Amino acid sequence: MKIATYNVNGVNGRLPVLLRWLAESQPDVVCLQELKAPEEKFPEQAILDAGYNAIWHGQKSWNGVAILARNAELQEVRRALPGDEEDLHSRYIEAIVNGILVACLYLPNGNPAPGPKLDYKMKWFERLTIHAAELMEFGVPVVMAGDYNVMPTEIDVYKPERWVDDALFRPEVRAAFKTLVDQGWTDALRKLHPNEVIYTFWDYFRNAFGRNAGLRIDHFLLSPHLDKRLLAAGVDRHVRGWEKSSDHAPTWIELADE
DNA sequence: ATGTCCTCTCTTAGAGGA
Repeated sequence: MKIATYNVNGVNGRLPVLLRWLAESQPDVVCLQELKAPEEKFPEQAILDAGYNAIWHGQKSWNGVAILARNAELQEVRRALPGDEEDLHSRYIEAIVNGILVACLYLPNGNPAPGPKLDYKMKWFERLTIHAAELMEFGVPVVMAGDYNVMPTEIDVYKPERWVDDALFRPEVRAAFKTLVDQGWTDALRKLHPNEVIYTFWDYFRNAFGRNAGLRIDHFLLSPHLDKRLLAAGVDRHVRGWEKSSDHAPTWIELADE
């Protein structure tokens, strides 16, 4: 089973690219982030026509997450991260697909930092960490996939020294990611490619893709059940080079059948 | 500060976010 995560940066503006990639890559499950569309503007029919069932949590202008499944039912579990009723950002959705609990998340960016946006990011991280511990205790296979807006280590940034004050790379943000992973999660791409430079995002500015000035911020965290089933992982880097591409590239894992 | 791209509006230019 192939599971992918893709920050599309506008699901409607990106629809031709998304459909082209779905047809080419044929993932079984897809987590999308940054729909940038309200609930009623999600392109459900086009996704259905491409062969995918979908659930989504939209929001006008910003955020928005969705889970797609090919030839499978999606059983929605929740569409918000627990812990703050006042948080109205659409950044989290969770479903059971093919016996796996799939959590699709879009962690806050946090810039400019320091400031209220970084505070919100850190609080969101704490809520995610609390919820992740509960998911781990359920004993079902879990994958938490999405745009974490964190480069976990120096190898995940083209120029680490330039990013130390940025909300995606500040020490406390990296520490929060490590605290989460240390619950027993597997960073799937890093496990299979321990020393390789892997990026999932290249800024639109200054020809970042052409210069390979990238960041690794889209991640798969696997529960121990799924760690044992992990066969392959990678980034569909070429998609970033397509006309009208997102600033992120689709990232994927392949799991063995049980 | 800037670069680019997306979405929305007090809309065809500018603001906010990333």
